Amino acid sequence: MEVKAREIEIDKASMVLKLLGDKTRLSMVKLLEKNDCCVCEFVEIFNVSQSAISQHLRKLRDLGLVKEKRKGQWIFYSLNQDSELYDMLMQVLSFIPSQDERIEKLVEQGLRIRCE
Amino acid sequence: MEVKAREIEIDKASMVLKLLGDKTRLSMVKLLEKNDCCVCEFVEIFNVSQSAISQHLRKLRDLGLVKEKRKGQWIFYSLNQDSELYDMLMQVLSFIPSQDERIEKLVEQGLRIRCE
DNA sequence: ACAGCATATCAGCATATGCTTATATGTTCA
DNA sequence: TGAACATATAAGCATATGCTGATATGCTGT
Repeated sequence: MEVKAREIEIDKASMVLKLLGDKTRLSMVKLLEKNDCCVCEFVEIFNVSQSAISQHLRKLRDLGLVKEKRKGQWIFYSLNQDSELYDMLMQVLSFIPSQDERIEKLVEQGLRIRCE
Repeated sequence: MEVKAREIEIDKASMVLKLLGDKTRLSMVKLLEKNDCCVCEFVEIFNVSQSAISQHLRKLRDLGLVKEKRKGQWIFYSLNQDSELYDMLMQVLSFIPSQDERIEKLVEQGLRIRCE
């Protein structure tokens, strides 16, 4: 039951795609493509509760797409480059427009992001 | 509000990914990558009702990922190469293992596919 | 026109999903 | 240690999703 290096079992692939099929999560990983982010940043950017963000991140983490690193009080999330899914993720993200304006908008509104 | 040629609005991208996030649909489009298929073939291959297959195909068609062509009694589906989503779809499919054994298995079992 | 097959649609149901609020856990700093 | 903040988890709810069975529509060949 060998699988070519690039290929991913269809069960796992469909799980990844389902996770990325949520607009909030897709934006989150697109943001993570360029910058590590902590939970509170996501909470500011997307207009949902901290709990909702935390649940999204858990799903992404459970599948190995992202990893966390605690820095004192904060937990920073980043893409998991060691994941067998990383190549596929990057390919998908290459089709997604940058979401950086979301951050910039916050800055403009003076709702500057902390966690530094 | 311009978008680079390759890029896809995030709303639309997340819709595509959500559709591909279903194992049955993902297998279906992977099969369509190599061969056009009619509904009854999918019904044989996946162990679900004709109604379920029809509903999957409608979702794929509504988003423009596949197109249909009637040939007499049958309706053959194929990937829609004119879709703005085609490149992304092909990239995703490149990570998915061939599903052709599903067809071969049918042939072996003597449950040969008709529609010719 | 009608029987038979292929496909689409409708209605209803069970489960999955995403969200909120409330609460628990973990960290910092006075 | 305790207050304040960051994050995770639990419980509950509303909506979305995928399936089935029943029925409608469309085509073919007699």
